[in-house]
Amino acid sequence: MTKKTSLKDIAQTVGVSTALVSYVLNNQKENRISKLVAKKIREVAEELNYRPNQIAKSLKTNKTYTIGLVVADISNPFSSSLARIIEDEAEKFNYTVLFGSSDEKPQKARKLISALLNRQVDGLLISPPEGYEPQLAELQNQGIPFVLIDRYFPDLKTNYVALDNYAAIHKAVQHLLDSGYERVGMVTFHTSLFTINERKRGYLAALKENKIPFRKTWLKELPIDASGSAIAKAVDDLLRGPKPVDAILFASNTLALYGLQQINALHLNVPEQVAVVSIDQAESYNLFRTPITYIRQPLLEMGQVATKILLESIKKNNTTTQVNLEGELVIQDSTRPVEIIVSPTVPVG
Amino acid sequence: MTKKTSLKDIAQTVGVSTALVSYVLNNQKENRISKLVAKKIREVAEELNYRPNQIAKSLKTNKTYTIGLVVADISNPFSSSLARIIEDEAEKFNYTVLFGSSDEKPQKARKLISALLNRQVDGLLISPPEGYEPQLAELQNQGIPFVLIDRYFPDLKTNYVALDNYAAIHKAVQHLLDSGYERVGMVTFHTSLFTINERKRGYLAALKENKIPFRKTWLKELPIDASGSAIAKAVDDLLRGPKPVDAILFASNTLALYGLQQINALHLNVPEQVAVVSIDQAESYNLFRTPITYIRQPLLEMGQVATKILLESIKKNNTTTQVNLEGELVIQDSTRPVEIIVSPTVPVG
DNA sequence: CTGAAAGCGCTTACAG
DNA sequence: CTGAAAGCGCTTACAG
Repeated sequence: MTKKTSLKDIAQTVGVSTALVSYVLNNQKENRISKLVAKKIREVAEELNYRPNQIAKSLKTNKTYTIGLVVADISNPFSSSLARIIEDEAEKFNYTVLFGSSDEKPQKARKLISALLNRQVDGLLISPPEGYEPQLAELQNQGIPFVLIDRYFPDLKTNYVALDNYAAIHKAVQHLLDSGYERVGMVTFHTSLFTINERKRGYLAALKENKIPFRKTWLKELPIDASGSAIAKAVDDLLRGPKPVDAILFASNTLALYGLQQINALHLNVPEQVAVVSIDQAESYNLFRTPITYIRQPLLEMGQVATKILLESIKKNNTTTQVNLEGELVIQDSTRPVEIIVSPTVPVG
Repeated sequence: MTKKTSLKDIAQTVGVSTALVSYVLNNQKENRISKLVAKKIREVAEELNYRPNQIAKSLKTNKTYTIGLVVADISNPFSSSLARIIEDEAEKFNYTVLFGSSDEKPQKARKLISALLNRQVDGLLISPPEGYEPQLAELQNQGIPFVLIDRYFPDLKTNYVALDNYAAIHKAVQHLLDSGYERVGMVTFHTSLFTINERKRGYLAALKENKIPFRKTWLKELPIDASGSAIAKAVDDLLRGPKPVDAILFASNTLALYGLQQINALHLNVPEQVAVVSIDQAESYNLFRTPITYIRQPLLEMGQVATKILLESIKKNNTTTQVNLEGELVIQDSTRPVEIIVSPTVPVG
């Protein structure tokens, strides 16, 4: 390995102090430095293929220009899409991002964040697991800048950017009812996460306002790490029996993915036999024979706004910014109104 | 912000030197340090909520325990799945990963890698864009440990882990021909990337060995950043005209995703009207009405092996390891043999 | 216009 | 068993 060249090396070959080299390469005090020396310094730096050691710089300046991103699972499209947006936004400000997956486990998130903080990240973007309030409060006490993303805790006064889940789901259910569906089921997670419970609340409220008596068999609440077969089973339960639901609302992309597979397996036509709405968009929905109505999460805005708030907060950490974004209901064929269905056996292909 | 506690703080409150504190907290020279002092030091460290400053440590030891991951696009499921595997593998050795997306652009990759190197990553995992040989050679000259992943350059003696693309595609085409399909088309990318061209070579070789005269209208080569509609158009071309293909091989998950959408749009039945094979698996394929035959990329092995080679190479950078992994052909309904199709109008749902 | 010097928070030979 | 000291590669008041 060719030895890395340092400021000192440049200083020595040019015959000046490291201070001067530092000033020149950081474009500081430009007016006070002789153009000739500056030119020479830049030339030598180029020649020796100088790379500033960001680690040394960080030690001195207490800034790493690195942010930590904690998601549930980077391999989930929701997380990776967000990661990409955050990467691009951070890059605009010369920030780089370290990431990690919590797998919805507070212990893992804790360990991860600890590793990120040891590396002196300037701040964190966190999609926290259930029950993570205490650690977040701790981060606040330590004055560490962070922004929650997608999820937040109403009792904690933190920065966050999330979907207005209540309104989004309410709108979706209202749309189903307006379209003539009467027995709307929901597949969601059983968790204490506010975000997820807001979805349930929106669902129940919409039913109530429309004077539809809710039946508890319509609501399937699964563990947050539910397997594909558990999800399939829940969908199966909703669709069998004497009084099956005529519409299903999926509370996440994973639920929809496995749910739709089960609907495929049952050879049911959408929306003739069951209407479908999902939260989150996924490219994969396009492969389903009927285009799926979904609540579009404003991922671009979510990632960009969260990154901006974080970078602001890193500069001067004194305000709290909370943003609830509106979800757009993208209406497609999977919720076609009941009335205009011409025949119950519309060709499928 | 409560001031961070340093080794010095601990040393002062305990009344010892920072050297001693460092030894104790790093479990060094254990036999030479009095148990009492060691205990006291640990207690105070705990009490003051000490976090080692990894930046300072790195400056001294020249190790950051961070690796850089450069993919084409972190939001692509192929990349994000790999990222997750690498994250998990790296974590076992207390490494954290910084990532970035190159968007298939050498300039962007270069800038990214430069940023990662300035942060003193211990090594790099790179899925390089087309034409990246010169920069890789440069990295080698500088003695920077790296491993190429998914893609490599045959003329460059570097570490790499990739699929044996030739063999995998050859196997897939042979399977199609064995199943009775005779006019096998391929949708791939037009690029100088060896990996991609190996796929084309496997396709052409399999046709030749089976004495099938290749027609150039069967092969669609798209720009690597082709839009969904360009992909749809290519599929359309293959399937229209007097002599359409009866099977299509998609050379990537993105191509398959848009290609299948177009097949949906054309209301064609798979495999009755056109058989389909794809490289890469994607959860989304499950939403297609016919389960898709695909070449399973050994992602787990790819990510794990690449990470291991990199960590080895970081320890002592003196050997070159090149690994070609075998792809498994997962045969599903989309390539059902022509002979056993009972009726041309099998029900679809 | 330029340099000597201190210091960021650690590690690690070296001396005792 | 323990400490004083040098040094990793930078930045930045301060002095001239």
